[in-house]
Amino acid sequence: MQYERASASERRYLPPAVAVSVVAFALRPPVDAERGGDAERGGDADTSDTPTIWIPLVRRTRAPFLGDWALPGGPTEWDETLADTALRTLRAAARREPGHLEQLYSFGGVERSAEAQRLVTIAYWALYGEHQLDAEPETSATPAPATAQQQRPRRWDDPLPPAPALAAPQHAIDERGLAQPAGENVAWFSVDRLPALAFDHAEIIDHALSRLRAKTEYAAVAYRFLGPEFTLSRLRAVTEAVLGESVDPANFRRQALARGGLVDTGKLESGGAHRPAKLYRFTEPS
Amino acid sequence: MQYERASASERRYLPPAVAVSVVAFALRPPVDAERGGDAERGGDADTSDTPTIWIPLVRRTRAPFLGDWALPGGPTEWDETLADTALRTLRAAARREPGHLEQLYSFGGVERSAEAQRLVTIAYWALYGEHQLDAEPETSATPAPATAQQQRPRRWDDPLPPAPALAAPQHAIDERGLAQPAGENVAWFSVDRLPALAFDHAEIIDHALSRLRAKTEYAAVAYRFLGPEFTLSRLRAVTEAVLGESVDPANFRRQALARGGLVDTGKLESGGAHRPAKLYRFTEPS
DNA sequence: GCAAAAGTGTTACCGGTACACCCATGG
DNA sequence: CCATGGGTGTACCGGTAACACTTTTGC
Repeated sequence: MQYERASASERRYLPPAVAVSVVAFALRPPVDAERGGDAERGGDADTSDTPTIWIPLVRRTRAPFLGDWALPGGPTEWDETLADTALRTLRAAARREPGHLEQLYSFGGVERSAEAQRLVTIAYWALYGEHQLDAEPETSATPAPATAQQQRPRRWDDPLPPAPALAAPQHAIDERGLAQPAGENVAWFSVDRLPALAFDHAEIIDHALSRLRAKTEYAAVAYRFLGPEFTLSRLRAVTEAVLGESVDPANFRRQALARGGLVDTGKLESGGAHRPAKLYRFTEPS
Repeated sequence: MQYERASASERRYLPPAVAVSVVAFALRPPVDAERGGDAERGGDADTSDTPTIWIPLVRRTRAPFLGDWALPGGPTEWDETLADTALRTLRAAARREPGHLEQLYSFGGVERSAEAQRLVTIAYWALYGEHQLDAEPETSATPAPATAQQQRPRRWDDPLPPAPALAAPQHAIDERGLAQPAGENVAWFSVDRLPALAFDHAEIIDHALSRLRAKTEYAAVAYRFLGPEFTLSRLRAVTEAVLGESVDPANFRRQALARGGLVDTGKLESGGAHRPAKLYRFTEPS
């Protein structure tokens, strides 16, 4: 706060600033021509329509790294836990409540920031479920705009409303934590087509991605990308998108059910030109 | 530093202090009557002489938690990385260089400390190998004291020199980072017979223990408790001590060798009333 | 020779993978 | 009745656990 005036020689008398950065994953169907347009389609797993992983980034409006994109985040307030800070700054940037939040790692290198004050960053990663993305952005008290392209309840594989640039004044918080008008300064990016990133945020995103992949292999995490009820195919599609490889449907079914936590709701999802699929819920086994 | 004078009302104008705490594991043979003496012998795995896990703690000499024991640690200096701080404070407390250091988790709850200033702690965990424990304590420039009980080269299952209380002035650094005479204020404790702990350090130790156990199951970590050369039995004994369960020698041998990284030195370790065992080294596969 | 630990071999089992096969629905 | 995805059955394969067995030392 008042440390902006600090010269490099004063640096040793200042305690390090504590900030939080959040890598918030969400899933979108593969809409090419979203930003950066076309280019090679990943090259990842299969040619099918697996969704891709997206994260929100905030454009920096001041030096250093002016114009580059950075993770949502900011310094902790005196009465916040670290998780509180992560949630607050993520809400401010994406204007949505994440479905899961978990600490990732702390970065405390001496020369992380080009600024005078030393910066220690605790990184978090978060997940957005489809229901959180569907929900109207918070903050904007204006009721449902009901624009043409968003009439019926959004289905999982509908395109996501493009990182809403709304009329109502929103705010984002940049790395130094100074609130400022954002609006156009927040955008979602596919993790395999990221822009120039500020600080060591590329490294943090890599770290978060490998953690996400590791956890989907041994823990039940993928379901958090989905709404409260889902079919096993949807869950498998999410898993394939995260792991970047295709998974045998039959074996996935058995393993997912054997791992526990999945509850048959009794309901079915019809609509496709095929046998209707059972809908499942997830209950924490703890 | 100058934040000692901060009243609770000033708190919101202060940035949080950033400190590091270190859980440093070492192995000792099961010497009962070391501190707290006797009591029930664990009840863990088997009745054999598996070693036990010990950690160094520092007695607090000021409020809060005066008289309780705390993890080695202290605030980061302006020109230190977080790992630097962990190493420095651990050296100051245990006066030995650890063989492994890894970040554990960051604790940033609002009310962690009872003091005025908010405290964010980044926890690390470290491992001491037997060769690091054998080495003469650093800092003390006095050459080998060569007291009666320490003449021949120490073997792995010899009792460890009891948390040396030396003549030379040592220093430990308490949670607030103020250097002060320590000597008797550092002691090693068995993790299943810990004293009253300051702050949330009991929780941090639990966290570190489960991480240690998890890592020994899927990664090659146990060998770091040993010296540069070791037999597979010793490695197995370490693994059993960490996991708290006995392991089949035959299968352990095959799996350890299959995992890679172990190199046959060609040497043998004779001395027991049985067939001599091959000595192995470890090479990082990276 | 005997005890004790090093080291090898053998077998049963279990979880994961691959893939063939039926089921139910829309068109 | 055909295409499509939902859902089930099953054979195979590799890693692990269990344990019998041989080897080499000290006493």
